[in-house]
Amino acid sequence: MKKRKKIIHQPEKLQIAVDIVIFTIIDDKLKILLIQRATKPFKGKWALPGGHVDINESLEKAAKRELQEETNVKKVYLEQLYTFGDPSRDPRGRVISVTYFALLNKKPAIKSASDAADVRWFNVKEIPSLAFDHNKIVSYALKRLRWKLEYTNIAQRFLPRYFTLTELQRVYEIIFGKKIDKRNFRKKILSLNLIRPSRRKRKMVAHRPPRLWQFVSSKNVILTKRELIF
Amino acid sequence: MKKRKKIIHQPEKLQIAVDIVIFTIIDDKLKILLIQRATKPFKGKWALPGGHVDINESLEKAAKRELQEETNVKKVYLEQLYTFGDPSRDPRGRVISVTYFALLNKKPAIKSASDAADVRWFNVKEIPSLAFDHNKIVSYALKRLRWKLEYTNIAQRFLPRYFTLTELQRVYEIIFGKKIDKRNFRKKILSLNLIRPSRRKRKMVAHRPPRLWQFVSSKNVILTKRELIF
DNA sequence: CCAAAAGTGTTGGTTTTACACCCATGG
DNA sequence: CCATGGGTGTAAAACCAACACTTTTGG
Repeated sequence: MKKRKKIIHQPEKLQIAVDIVIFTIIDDKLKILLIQRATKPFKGKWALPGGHVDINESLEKAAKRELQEETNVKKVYLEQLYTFGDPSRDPRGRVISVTYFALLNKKPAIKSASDAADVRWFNVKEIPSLAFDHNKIVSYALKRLRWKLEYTNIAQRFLPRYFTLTELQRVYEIIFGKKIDKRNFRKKILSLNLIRPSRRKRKMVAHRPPRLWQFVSSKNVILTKRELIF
Repeated sequence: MKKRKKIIHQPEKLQIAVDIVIFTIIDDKLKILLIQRATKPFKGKWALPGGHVDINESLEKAAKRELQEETNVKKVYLEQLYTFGDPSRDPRGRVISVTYFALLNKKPAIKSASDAADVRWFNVKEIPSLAFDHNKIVSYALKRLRWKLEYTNIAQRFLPRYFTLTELQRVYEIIFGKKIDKRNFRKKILSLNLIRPSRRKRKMVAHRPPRLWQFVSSKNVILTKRELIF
């Protein structure tokens, strides 16, 4: 398994990588996927999944490909985050990293990537010290995620097609990290016309069966000031 | 499976450029700086100022350097916008462009850059068809600028240190493209405690001399929901 | 019938919007 | 004394935050 990687010093060559912050909600906690590096530099350290961009590949395609090397998902929300280009961010040479964040609506099967010693979901509140400048990237991604949750309909990317209002509320509570009043939440979310009720109810629960809802649009919607959620 | 190492012969190498959308307000209009290309491809077309990133130069430094090749300003607000990396965006080969936007608080002297046939300020409402994907970049920059004006204290970057409330209001009006009620604007902006009055007044005007104000912090401040300006 | 989560309204405080007149100066 | 932009308050409407009980199901 040990792969000898030649650490060629290429002071003249500039490289582009993509790194991805993959979020999902597992057991009512917001998690991100990290891989443990099998090779130097930072061997043994946890890092974001990522890799090089092929010469004829768009950045987004590269991000999608890297994502699929770790997980089996195909339908996924991907958004470009920021480009980190400090000349000293990678000890091997000049590597500019275009970062993305991805949102998954369920825990995917994890493949074992070839160059990883291990792969795991980490609670965002328990991120260890990461390789490269990846802690910075994660914190940037988290900020962006919270921000988008407030002013867009991005919450849908964490949910299946049909969901209950309580499940939707929980997405907000988990990501914002605070409790929200149920009545106020419902009043607010319904006034936005982002979601519509389906005729279905969730059956086989030991309590009053909740109605199932769905998002009206699968496109990204930007809310204006007075529509923002908390 | 993923062991595909890209040993494929690379017909071209990947390059990184920065492109900058330079905004300023001139004659009560929002303008951006464009250069007319002197060389192929797109010879004769207008384009954003920009250029290649040196191997040991951070992206922001590269953007600053390019900015100074066109203008004489040094103190300038610069912010990374987005990275455009479509493989076909540049006919010469694979060029990934990291874009920035810059805000100037006054019309700078324009140097004549070596590779430009001409350099001009364009009203954002009258942008011609540009080289490469630069129209897309400009429209993205405009969106971001309007957005930031609403939820940060970025307006200060268009103003000198001391300014009148009417001048500040005009920044908002010009960029949002709509009139704002003077009393409501003042009430709002004062309630935010972003600015403080100086003892000075602007003299030598043929009407009641206005008080001069300054921003409390030259750092970027992010406003929360209830503080947003309109 | 018990446990569990679903579902539902009202009120008081705050924020927003719309709107018109007097003030201080230079010429 | 005129022209010009500077400066100021109020009331009605919309919005937000806080708060508790009844309903429906499975077991």
